[in-house]
Amino acid sequence: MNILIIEDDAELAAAIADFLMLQGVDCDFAYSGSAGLTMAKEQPFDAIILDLMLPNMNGFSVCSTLRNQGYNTPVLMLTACDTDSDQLEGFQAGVDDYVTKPCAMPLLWARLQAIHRRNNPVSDCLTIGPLTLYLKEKRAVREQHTLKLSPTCWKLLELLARHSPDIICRKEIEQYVWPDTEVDTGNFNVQLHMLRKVVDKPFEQALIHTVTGKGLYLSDQ
Amino acid sequence: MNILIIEDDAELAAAIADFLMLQGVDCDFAYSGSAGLTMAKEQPFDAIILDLMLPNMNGFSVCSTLRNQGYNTPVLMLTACDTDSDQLEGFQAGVDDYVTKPCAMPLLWARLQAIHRRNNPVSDCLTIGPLTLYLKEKRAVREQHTLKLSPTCWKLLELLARHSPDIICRKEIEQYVWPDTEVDTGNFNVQLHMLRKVVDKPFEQALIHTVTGKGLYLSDQ
DNA sequence: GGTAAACATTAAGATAATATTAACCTGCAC
DNA sequence: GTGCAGGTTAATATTATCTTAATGTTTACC
Repeated sequence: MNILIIEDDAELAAAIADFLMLQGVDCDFAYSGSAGLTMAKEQPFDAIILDLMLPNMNGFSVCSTLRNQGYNTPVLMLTACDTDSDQLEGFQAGVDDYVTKPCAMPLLWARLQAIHRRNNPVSDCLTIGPLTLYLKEKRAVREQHTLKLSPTCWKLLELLARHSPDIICRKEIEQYVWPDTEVDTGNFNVQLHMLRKVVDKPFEQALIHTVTGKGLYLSDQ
Repeated sequence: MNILIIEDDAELAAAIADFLMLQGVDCDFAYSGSAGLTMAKEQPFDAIILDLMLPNMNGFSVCSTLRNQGYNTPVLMLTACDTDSDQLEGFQAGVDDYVTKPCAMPLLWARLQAIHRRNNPVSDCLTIGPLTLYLKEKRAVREQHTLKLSPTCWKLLELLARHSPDIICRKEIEQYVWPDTEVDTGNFNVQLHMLRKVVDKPFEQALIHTVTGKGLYLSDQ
């Protein structure tokens, strides 16, 4: 899980990040509204922690701009402004949760997980046409045949399946499958090829589709 | 939108329902934990408002039971118990939001909408007559056919669609589609032609129109 | 109608993105 | 150690997309 903290109080931002990092969360920072907006658009985050009072552009504007441009990244607004009308304005701008400072770290973390969970509901299996993924067992079945998938291929397939039938861009895939390393394009293509060899090659219909310049998607259409 | 209110205080339940009904929400009621659980499993709701202290079975048990059985209906916990550890227990049980009584109705409604919106993200799209652009997926559909568009063609189409049915001059288009380079007029025409081949050629009616000397527009008129 | 400018169409070459293949590491079970 | 599975690197093939250029057609205007 990687999140973006948009907060001009560097000390607070660091404190939040320290706590979240202990939970295994990657944190990126932006110290102004406009910088945060740019980062949020450039790179996919699992969630954004957003302050209200910010240099350049306030938190409400950041959020509503994102939403108007089609970005649905979950946003948790974290601010000292605690009136009902502030909160209402926040939800109007499209935030997912509104938390007032000061806030205990474990609570912030719980709420962050809650809005993230909404996007990635827990379910035991995913089905895309003739293909079924048993998530807990990390096992995929297509037309009675159990597919033999390496860990990397599994990650790739699971990501594609979770977003099916939407396109996912290569960058997003890279970040999910190789979170710690900068992956070589060639390697990416090799792993993709191996996945196709197992998932598509032995069968009639291809499920993994390429859209050049945009990304990949999984669908039986 | 229809929601289930699990709350043993009939008066409060009615007050909430009165407010929500004004917003066009259908409300069902359960006055005990076990009754609420049964109803939640029988019928799909858009969201559940759940009290903590309930006869038979407390709110945490109701929620965690639902989650364990694979029901992902959004749950908003509404309770007077406001300690951090209560809240944490709530999120542990799988609630989506935790609101403490008393709570202003507009705020409750805003939070209810927020968790509901997460489940039904507005797939932002633009429609021009028979043509629909799914902006996030960078996918265009006309009369059941998904159109195959190169990145450049997509940019062109998106721009035309955003301004539809207004005319955009060529200069403006050039600056948007080729922001970094000075584009050759010939190239411009070629890309435009390719776009037409995909968007208009296979169909009866042309949507992309030229106004000589002025520019281009997209419209089904 | 004739002319010039704007636009449309087509084909071919250049470039960039993706697919494929093979060879080579690395860590782990035996 | 040997063998094997998975992962990576590198080299090459293929395909998609972009650009250039050449030519045909329409439009506006005299």
